[in-house]
Amino acid sequence: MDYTLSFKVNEKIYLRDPEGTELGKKIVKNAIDLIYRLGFEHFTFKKLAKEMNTTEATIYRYFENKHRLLLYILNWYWSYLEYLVVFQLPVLADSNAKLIRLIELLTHPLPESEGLTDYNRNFLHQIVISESSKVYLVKEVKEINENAAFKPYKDLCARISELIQSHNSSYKFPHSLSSTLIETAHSQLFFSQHLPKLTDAGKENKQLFVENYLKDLLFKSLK
Amino acid sequence: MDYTLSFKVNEKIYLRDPEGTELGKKIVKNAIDLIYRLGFEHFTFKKLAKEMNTTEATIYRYFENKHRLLLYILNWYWSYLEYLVVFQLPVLADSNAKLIRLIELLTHPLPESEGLTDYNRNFLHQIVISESSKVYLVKEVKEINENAAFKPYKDLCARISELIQSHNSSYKFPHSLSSTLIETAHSQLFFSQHLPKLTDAGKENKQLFVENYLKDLLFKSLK
DNA sequence: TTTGATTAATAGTAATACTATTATTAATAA
DNA sequence: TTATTAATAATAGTATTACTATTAATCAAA
Repeated sequence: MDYTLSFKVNEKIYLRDPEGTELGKKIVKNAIDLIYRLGFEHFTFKKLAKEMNTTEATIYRYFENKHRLLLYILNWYWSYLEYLVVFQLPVLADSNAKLIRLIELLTHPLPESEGLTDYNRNFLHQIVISESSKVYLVKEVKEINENAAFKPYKDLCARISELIQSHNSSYKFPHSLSSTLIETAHSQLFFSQHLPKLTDAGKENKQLFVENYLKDLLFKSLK
Repeated sequence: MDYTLSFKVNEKIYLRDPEGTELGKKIVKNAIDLIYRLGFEHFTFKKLAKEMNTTEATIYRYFENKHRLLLYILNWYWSYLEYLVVFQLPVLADSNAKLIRLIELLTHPLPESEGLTDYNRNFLHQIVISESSKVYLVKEVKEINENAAFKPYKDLCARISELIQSHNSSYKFPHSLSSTLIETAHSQLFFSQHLPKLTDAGKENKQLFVENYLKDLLFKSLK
């Protein structure tokens, strides 16, 4: 079977669709590697251009600025996650199993999937953990939001809400609990890696620790 | 009664103690106003200098860079919060009342306190909500942490852990729940203000909504 | 084979982050 | 009082970053 899977990222985020050309895909792929290596603050289009033997101006023809490029990467991630929630979770037996699998998805790099652009999954997950909040924690959040640039995040949140409500229909905060699960997965993974005193994680398997913590948090909230 | 209350912020964060001079205090006060107005990304020492009729170089003699200045402001905030937890909460009747008051403290601007530098409390709280994660979500987190620059956050977290453990001594994740409460207070306040679909907040009183949500989350976790 | 359109590279500018040096003021000693 | 030293602030820079206008090269259609 030969097919490709791709996510339409809102076109207001880019100037030219990076999925549409080889160069575009190369920009995104190299950006993921470089943002992972340098961190978003030290990442520049000049460095990215040098890395892939092209010029700054070339990258500016795809993305208005580095913030938009990060937003593009995260929208790709959120869209993929929603896809997994919609097409992978329904086969599971019950809402318990679905919610447990959801927590696994949030705390681990995206699973491999055939026919999908080969971005580095581990780097992408680390970027989500360390950089994702920087796309909305900005003064321009209102204008960005008006361009529907956070729709994939909101859609994902709405899907998780549905899972939560089908597990316990009387729970009062399904959307807030969804965004809390997502954000807490990131912050607890970051803290357990870099500021472990802010967590109860031990030396070993931090992903497993965060998984167990989130399960406790989620199922107690829904009991 | 005449007294002053001041918090020793770790000296590795600044080059010259801003609490030590009028100019230093003026820098911090004006920085809080300007970071609130412009957001951290658009905030520069040049703009701050212009705002207070001095020069860039003058500010550089107090802080190495704008990141350190933000770190200073947040350490001041965390230290003050810990002070309130240590000296205000113990008078309350039981652990229930203490935890409820804690959530109020997290979701509202700092209360006025005599003898304390008159930074704008509302601006400071908005900075905590929108900018605080930017001080640790950076590549340099390891070196910054080695200078004990996150000690006030860790101390606060440890105090809240104690409250949690005295409420339910068998709870397995007291530190993680503490940092989750702090971070979730910020993210849910931000979302309810700017991306309400990620929450279940209505049009009215967002602070009250976040308060109720956090109470539900906390007390169900500890039941 | 010419024209028009797309794409990329060159060569800039303005703003930002930061620093070395000089000027000014204040404090202390002769 | 005056000279010396120390503390502080301002001037005038530089390197980097973020971004853009213009030119050059390539490709496709007429």
